[in-house]
Amino acid sequence: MALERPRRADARRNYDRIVAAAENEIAQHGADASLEEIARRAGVGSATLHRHFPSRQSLLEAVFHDRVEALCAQAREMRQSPDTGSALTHWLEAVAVYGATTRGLARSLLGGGRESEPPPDSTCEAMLVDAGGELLSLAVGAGAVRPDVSIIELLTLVNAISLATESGSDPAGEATRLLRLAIEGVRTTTH
Amino acid sequence: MALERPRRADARRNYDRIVAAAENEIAQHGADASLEEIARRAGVGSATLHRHFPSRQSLLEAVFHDRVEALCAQAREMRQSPDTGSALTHWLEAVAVYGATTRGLARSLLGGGRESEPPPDSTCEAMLVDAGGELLSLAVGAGAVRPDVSIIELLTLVNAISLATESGSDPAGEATRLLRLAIEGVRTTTH
DNA sequence: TGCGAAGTGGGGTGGTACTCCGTTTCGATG
DNA sequence: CATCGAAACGGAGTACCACCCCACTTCGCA
Repeated sequence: MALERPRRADARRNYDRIVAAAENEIAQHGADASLEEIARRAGVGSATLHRHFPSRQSLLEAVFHDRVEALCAQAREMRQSPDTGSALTHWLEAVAVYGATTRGLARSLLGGGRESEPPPDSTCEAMLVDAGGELLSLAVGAGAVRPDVSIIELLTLVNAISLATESGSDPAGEATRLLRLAIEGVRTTTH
Repeated sequence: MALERPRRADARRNYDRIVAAAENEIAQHGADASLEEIARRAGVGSATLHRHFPSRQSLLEAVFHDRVEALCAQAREMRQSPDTGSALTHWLEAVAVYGATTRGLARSLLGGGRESEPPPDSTCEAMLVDAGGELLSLAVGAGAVRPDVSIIELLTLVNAISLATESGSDPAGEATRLLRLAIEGVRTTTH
């Protein structure tokens, strides 16, 4: 969180252009769209792209930052809800649907999806962990959710579901269905 | 399932070499190991690799066929078990752990993980669907598992979990934990 | 043993990520 | 408003990849 000194105007402009182009390209071709093509569409040299975003992951973070922020805001609102269990599960559903329908988002959140990168520094993931953690502890406090569950686990599960359903015919529907299944449990409730 | 006429001896030999090399390379570098490098290690030209395996997916299928077959055999044995609910969940756990610890397997099963390919023709997935389907219907018949669940959903969930935990520090542990969570459910059982 | 078909692999094409470095542009300063 | 150093740029260069073409080699049947 070191405060960064102001960048030059042209740098800022190019940064924004790249993010905009990336948003388009990723929506069309998924999380591993061509960086070269993104730079081309943004009207900048490939070196400029790589200077602003040293890794693909950092570009993805920039592209999805706003949407993730919106999800976090939604979580903050939901803290008011009297039914903490539903608040948590509805929020998780929202995250799952967002991830399943926004191409590349799930891959971007899942530590890059791939192996490698010692410093993933996933800011987006951290934001969701913070926002969701609060909902979870409320739900656990109210006895609506098993106390031995961590928000990391839940988000991993949600992301896994998004990733798996992203390429299907009805991503939102499949994601919702799978998540509900996981939340309710597979086994019949033993009375 | 058209019966294929016998290939020449050298073709068979190269085929086997490629699969062996791919097994090594995928274990080291994951599901998107370099096909070029695999061909090199196998001592064949890249054209030969592409002739035997027209897509990356088909190579992955060949590499993992035996392991998947083993999982299916295990499912067949477990049909004898008196506790059909446990049989199903234990088998799903086995699949999850296998997928999480064998690099590339989850990606290979998840329709390629990526979009595209009209004819994925995922033989491995079909095998698991058959084998698991029987365990599921037994479990549903015994009332141990919710009747509104399909084996496709369960396997998708398992694969998603494998994929998400594959790159962590303790893939088998994380996969097992997440799967159990999904099977038991997140919410506290409402008495 | 000969010969045709099956199989091979080197080299070509076009794409990618990422870097080097000479050139351009900004913007603070006098 | 002119100057100038630092910041930023971008095209050309490197190294890798998937995939294809086609002249050549090898197999195995008769």
